[in-house]
Amino acid sequence: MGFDLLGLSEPTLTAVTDAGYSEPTPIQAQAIPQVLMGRDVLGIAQTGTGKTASFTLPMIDILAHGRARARMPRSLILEPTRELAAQVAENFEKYGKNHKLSMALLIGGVNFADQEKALDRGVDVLIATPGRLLDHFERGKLLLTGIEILVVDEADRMLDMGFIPDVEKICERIPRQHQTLFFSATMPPVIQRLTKQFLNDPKKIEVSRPSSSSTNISQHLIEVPMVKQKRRVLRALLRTEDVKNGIIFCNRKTSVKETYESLKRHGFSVGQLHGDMAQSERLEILRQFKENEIKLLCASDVAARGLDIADVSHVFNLDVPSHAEDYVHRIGRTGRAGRTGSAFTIAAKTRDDDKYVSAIEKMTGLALPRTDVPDDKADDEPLPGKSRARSEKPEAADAPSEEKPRASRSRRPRKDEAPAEKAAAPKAETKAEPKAEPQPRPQPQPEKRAEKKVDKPAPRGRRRRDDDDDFEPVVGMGDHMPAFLMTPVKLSK
DNA sequence: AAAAAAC
Repeated sequence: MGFDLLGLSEPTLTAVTDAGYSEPTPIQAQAIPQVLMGRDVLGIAQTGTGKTASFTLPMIDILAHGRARARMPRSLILEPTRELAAQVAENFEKYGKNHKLSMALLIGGVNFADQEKALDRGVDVLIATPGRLLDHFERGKLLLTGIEILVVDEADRMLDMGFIPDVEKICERIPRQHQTLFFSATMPPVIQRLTKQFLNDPKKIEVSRPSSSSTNISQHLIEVPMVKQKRRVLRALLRTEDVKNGIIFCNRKTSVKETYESLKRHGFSVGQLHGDMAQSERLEILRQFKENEIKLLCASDVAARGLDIADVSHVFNLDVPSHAEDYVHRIGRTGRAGRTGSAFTIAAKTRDDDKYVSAIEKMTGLALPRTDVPDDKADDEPLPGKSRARSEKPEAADAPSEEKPRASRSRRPRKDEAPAEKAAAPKAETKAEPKAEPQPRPQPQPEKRAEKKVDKPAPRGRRRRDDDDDFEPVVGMGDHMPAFLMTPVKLSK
């Protein structure tokens, strides 16, 4: 069955063909005719199912008739994150190229003036995150009385992020006679209530989750004794796996920053993405990643859901996600559009990681296959400070505080095993041969660094737990480091 | 406990 049987117009079909698609996905095949008929739709579907095109395509045809008036957009699409909103806007541009639809993107972090200007000109398609939309609304820059089609996308994520009151507020301000398209991956009670309240006899369309935790993503779990060994293991994976491009997920923004810095120091082609960055930066990094100007993206969960980058070969969880569902969303960034992908989760032997891994296995219903740490010759190159760190720092000194002896998981009784290096580079025989290295070799570190490190007192007491063995917390103080400056400082407020 | 989102 082709797109041509769904009732879309010629110019829209041409744009679809030009984009390289010939067959609709199940949700597109089911939703598009319903939307064209003017019916409300309740779509239970995740990203990666072709959900976005299932509403953008028919919307383009519906909006092709009629014209927009100043400050009265004709359709509104609500998205939970700015990146998703921008992505939907791209979708409209791609498929609407043969139409003359005007569009505005209302998201936070960008200045109001341009957005207001666009609103004043009148827009057919308004794509927004709830906060910024309400902001404009309350300033009187925007009327919702002309809305013909409302799309609430990723409703369950809106719920997670506390946007439901905002969504309700917006829905209440939209006139009765409009069409609503409502999408959610799951249907918790609050969302069900919303659908009853705001949808009018909707056509319910449910498609199974794309490929997420199934066949075309090969999943692996690597267990290391200590948190601080994770980065080294990550580097080993990056060098031995055939990583075309990959996303590295951390649980905290600070860990994203540190991991990004660390990878950059080691010569990897990497960018970072998290909510503390300026919006312009966020979009720019995403663009670079999509266009393959950078190979790796170190990200918070802002990138976990919905981001549609067609061809991501690897996902690495440097932190085990603390919500099991996030695991599915994260690894769902790879193996998209029928491609294969690999997902590696690096877990430490800590109470938290153990707990999170169990939760993931319980949810997916299968044990994550344990994999050994790959042999990584590159990291055996003499890096300044490395040997010193090895011989003088007994691993116990840096172990996170909860790393005190206790029964480890019955699966792997490995308490007697020697620590860091053993774990980071063992088992040469398990990996047949290291594959081609996609990443540049780390550059030899500048002499300066070595000198600096020599006289630096070993950090006392607790360090930040995700430090790795090459982490340099302070630079630029010369050789005389007052001891108090070495005490740990909490970076986040 | 964190992340995201409004100035």
